[in-house]
Amino acid sequence: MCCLRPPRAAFYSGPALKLLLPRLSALMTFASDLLAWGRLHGRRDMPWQQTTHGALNVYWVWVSEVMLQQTQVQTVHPYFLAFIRRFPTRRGLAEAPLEEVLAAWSGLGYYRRARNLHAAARQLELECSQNDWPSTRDAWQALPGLGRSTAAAIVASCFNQREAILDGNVKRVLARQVCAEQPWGSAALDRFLWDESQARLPEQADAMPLYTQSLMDLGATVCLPRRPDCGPCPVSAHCQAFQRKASLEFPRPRPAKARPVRQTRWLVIVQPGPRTGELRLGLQKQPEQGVWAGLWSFPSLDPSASMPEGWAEWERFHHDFSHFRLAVSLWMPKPLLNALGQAGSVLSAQDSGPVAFGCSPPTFKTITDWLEQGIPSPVRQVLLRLAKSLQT
DNA sequence: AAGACGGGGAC
DNA sequence: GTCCCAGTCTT
Repeated sequence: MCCLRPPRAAFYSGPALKLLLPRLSALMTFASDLLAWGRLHGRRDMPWQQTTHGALNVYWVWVSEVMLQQTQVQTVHPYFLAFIRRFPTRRGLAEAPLEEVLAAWSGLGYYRRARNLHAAARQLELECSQNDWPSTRDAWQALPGLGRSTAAAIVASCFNQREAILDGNVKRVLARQVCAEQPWGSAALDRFLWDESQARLPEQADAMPLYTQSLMDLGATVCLPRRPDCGPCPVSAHCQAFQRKASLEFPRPRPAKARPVRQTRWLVIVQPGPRTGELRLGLQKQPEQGVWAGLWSFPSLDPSASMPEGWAEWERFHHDFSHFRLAVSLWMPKPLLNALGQAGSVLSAQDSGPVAFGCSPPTFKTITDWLEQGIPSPVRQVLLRLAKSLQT
């Protein structure tokens, strides 16, 4: 923030100067105003922000940045603590089976992130010497699961690189700053705002960690999607949307699309366990491609097919995805249905009998054991409801 | 350029 | 209940 002084008017005059000069000074004070705010109000108590001898833990920053893709801080927090407890180092993560990484990710969603994180850890163990990390955005961006924004956040935070970020929070902040008219999700908006983000970086590279963190914090705590808190905002003086009293009008939404409903039928199939009173439940591993790839879910049937005698519906619920709604009808053998809620009667639950299963035979485990595996949220919730009914 | 990919929170 | 949120990879 040092050398850019206004050129002398004697040498520059005319309309170009009058347009350019306010723009330059506004961009410069954006960074310094944001930094001043960040020193006072930035988040500093996150576990992945802890430093030793003033240095961030690159492994922690990397894991947290991947978890924070599409996911809020408060959701990530407990997952992060459990994850680094289970996989304290990059080497430990690289050497772990994918199954255990998915289990640690279970419930967090977007499971491709866990697969990519695991693959990237293995790649780094092969390509880097121990405790060595890439320090350029390009090198990070070449790893699976890291795009431009996440790679930039890591090298700006850990290596003082002057690389711009553009995550959802930053897009919203900048779209309001300049009243961007391009709709959300358009390539045109991204092109425009990447340039804005790069142009606003502080001159001093050693300000990059605080600047980057402050920019993300501003979007997460002040420049909120539906309730922007412009009073304490440190950059409202530069904000064109605020000046127009139109903060809520930006960013421009993208046209909505209809969301189809997919029906499915899930089957609760049980076996008596080896020990008396133990009940084991059958789940199938999902294919490696598609929703919940590689995770465990209930055997499913096309809901248009008729169910054999002896089965009954226990409950219906739905689970929303961004691009469709999954409507689930949950069936179980009638003896099991009758046993639910009656203490001590579980022993009478019979084998499920012959049912044709699509791809692979189910695997049987107790509910307690299944809860330790990689299972999506709705499956976890069904298991918890089943366990509760069996206890009463 | 558009779609696939989860789950949690605001309303 | 419904809508909103918003990174990377694939097609």
